[in-house]
Amino acid sequence: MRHVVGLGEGRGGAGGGGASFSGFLSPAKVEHSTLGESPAMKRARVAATGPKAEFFDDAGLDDGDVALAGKVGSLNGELLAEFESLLAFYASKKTEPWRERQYRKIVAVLKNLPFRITCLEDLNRPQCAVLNGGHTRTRVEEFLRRGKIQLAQNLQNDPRTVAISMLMNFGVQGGKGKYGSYVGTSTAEKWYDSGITTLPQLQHRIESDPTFLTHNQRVMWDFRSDFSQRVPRREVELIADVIAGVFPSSSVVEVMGSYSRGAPDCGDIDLLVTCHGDVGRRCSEAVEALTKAQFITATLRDSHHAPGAHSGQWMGGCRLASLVPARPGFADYTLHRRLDIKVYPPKFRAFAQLYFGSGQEFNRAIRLFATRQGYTLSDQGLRRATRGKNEKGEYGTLWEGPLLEDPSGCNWTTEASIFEFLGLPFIPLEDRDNGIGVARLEAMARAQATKPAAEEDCFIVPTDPRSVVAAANLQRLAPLPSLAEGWRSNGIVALDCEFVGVGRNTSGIGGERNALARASVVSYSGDVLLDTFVKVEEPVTDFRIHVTGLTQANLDQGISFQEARDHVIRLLEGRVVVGHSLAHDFKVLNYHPPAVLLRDTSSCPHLRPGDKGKSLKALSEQHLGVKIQDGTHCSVEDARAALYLYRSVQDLWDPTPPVLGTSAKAEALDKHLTEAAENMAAPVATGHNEPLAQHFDRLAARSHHYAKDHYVRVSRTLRSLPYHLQSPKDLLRPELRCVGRGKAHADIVRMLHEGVNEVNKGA
DNA sequence: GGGCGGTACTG
DNA sequence: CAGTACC
DNA sequence: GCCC
Repeated sequence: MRHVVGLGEGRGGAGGGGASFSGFLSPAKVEHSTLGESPAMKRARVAATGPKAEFFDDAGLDDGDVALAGKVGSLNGELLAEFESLLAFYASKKTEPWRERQYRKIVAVLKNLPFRITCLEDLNRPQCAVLNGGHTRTRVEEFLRRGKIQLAQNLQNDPRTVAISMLMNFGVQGGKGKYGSYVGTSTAEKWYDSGITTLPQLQHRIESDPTFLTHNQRVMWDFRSDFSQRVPRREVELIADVIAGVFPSSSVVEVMGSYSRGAPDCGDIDLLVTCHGDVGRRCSEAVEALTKAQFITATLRDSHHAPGAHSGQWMGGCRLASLVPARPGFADYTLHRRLDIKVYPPKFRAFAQLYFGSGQEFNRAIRLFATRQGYTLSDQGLRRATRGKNEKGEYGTLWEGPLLEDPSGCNWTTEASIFEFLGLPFIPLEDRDNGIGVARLEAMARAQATKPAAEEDCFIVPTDPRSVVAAANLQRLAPLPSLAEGWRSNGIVALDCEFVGVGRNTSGIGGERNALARASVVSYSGDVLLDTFVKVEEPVTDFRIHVTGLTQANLDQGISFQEARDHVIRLLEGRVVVGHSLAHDFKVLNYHPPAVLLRDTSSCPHLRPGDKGKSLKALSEQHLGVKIQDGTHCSVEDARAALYLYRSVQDLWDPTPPVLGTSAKAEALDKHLTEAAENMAAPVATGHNEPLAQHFDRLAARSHHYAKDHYVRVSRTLRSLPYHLQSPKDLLRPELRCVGRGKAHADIVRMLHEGVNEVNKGA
């Protein structure tokens, strides 16, 4: 049930005009969103019940665990204390933020774990995943054996750590979470190194030097006592009503954060305001009115946005009792409270709800998930995006598309639509701050991860760059032979596409997703119907140049994906399509002809694979006696090879309709095969940058796993590059993006300067 | 080897 | 730009 | 720190 608290209700019988501060606007409505859910959310939640139940089974939760869920804190108290010491140590120095984050996750898990860890096997339960890595598992083992972790014992009384933690928290002993004092590790270290090590020293320094603290630090220092107190639900509601009073009546004010998850009290008040018009201006107007009324007692962050900004936001302190002359009922609410207000236009409401209603780790996890799928997700919508190293070597967003529309046409009105779009089950609010939601997202990510393809499985075949260039000169779209020639010449076509890698580039074949880079369609006679390069809108992270021969320049002269797809579909529609591993092509083309029209040479019962497997290369050699992918080669030749394979067994494989004519003459086939063999006989030009490539071959030989993959990728790329690398500036070319910015990059730079031999001598 | 969230303020 | 904050 |  949705509970809407109108403002009149909130005010009680104050009669007449209420407070002067709200005079210029009629009040917005407050939605206590947690107390209800939209029908769509409910649908999504119900729909998610199946997978969720399954997850819980996997998680190994039993009834006892569930019963304990309410009072878990102390179940692993001693172990928790050990890891808190480790966390405090790494949190006090800014050198290893990732290690710190990992410890933060470990501590969060131990705080919420509904059972006590008594043996190493407990770590295999899914909730303990963060405790079950290489390092942490050893620490837990030590704890189980000796009742303590030596490193933690050594660190927990480290005076520097203790002092820096104190400085970062202004000495506030808040048992929960961290106090947003605006003093981070850098400032605290600086203070510590300048001799401030105790609270009295800090206090003295602050009082004697009015410029010692920044504005925000001063606010948090002044209110440190009040702000560390919890806010009861009732007070949260009253504050929300006050805020609603200064927004237009068409606005919606929602209380987010822990209140929305039903907590009896909150650390601060998070309000999400949705309103039409200029959100920045609405926010400023509201803040102005509240300041004039003295309800706002401090400001930490204020967006005086340019008109048309995405969102308005304000952070600071407030106090109900400050309204007392006008609102006598507030007299008892004397404490100052931390208040965050964010104002969004309606189109961002669902994204803002997702952000504001979830915990930090959940937000990070779902945004990471979106990134892996080729999107970027924020509180301001969803876009296609690619992350990677830019040309300056900084890691970041390489490319970002426009805001995406909700495919259901509903303009992203619900959080459920976002989950659905990403292919995720709806994860309810209560699981977005307890580790369960994060674990589910990680499980989904693992299930969705693209498995690195073996070279043979890859539909990309070795290609000589020069043949690609030559093919580009072919007529892009030749006319179809007339229908009078019968179905064999116009009812059957062969397709082959080439792909480059986009997205992350850290494992397996380069790039985590495929993007169409070249599309070729040939007729039954082997004539080129379509052969074109295709622009890739995302930045290419790996050209797989040793396979595709493609460079950025090739793609730049291509046509758009839409255009290419339209051409391909026009040529394929209603015809039998021959190809090798067609599923790959159709997946990227997002086009799925009926299976009865497909003839895939990789799964033909009459083309038995021999010793060398069932790659196009192997089948061509075995059944056609033609060596392909050994010399000059391009996707036109691949399409032809598949086509001729099909034709060589056509009467066996495809004896029934849609057969309309007679079998092709053997001479015709021979002629084509001969021509194809001739075309394919030209030598491949390799050996560019050979010394550099060999350096990485050596590195690959003595590396393992992911490092090895990386070096192999670099080596192949260097060797297949159609130009010589001469200066480090050449490394900025898109084809060399897959080199990265780490050791491989550094080695190449050094070799260009000092020569390959010198570098190898050093190694 | 290399990534690990996205946004936006202050100073 | 670095530092810090919000979830 | 963990994970791909």
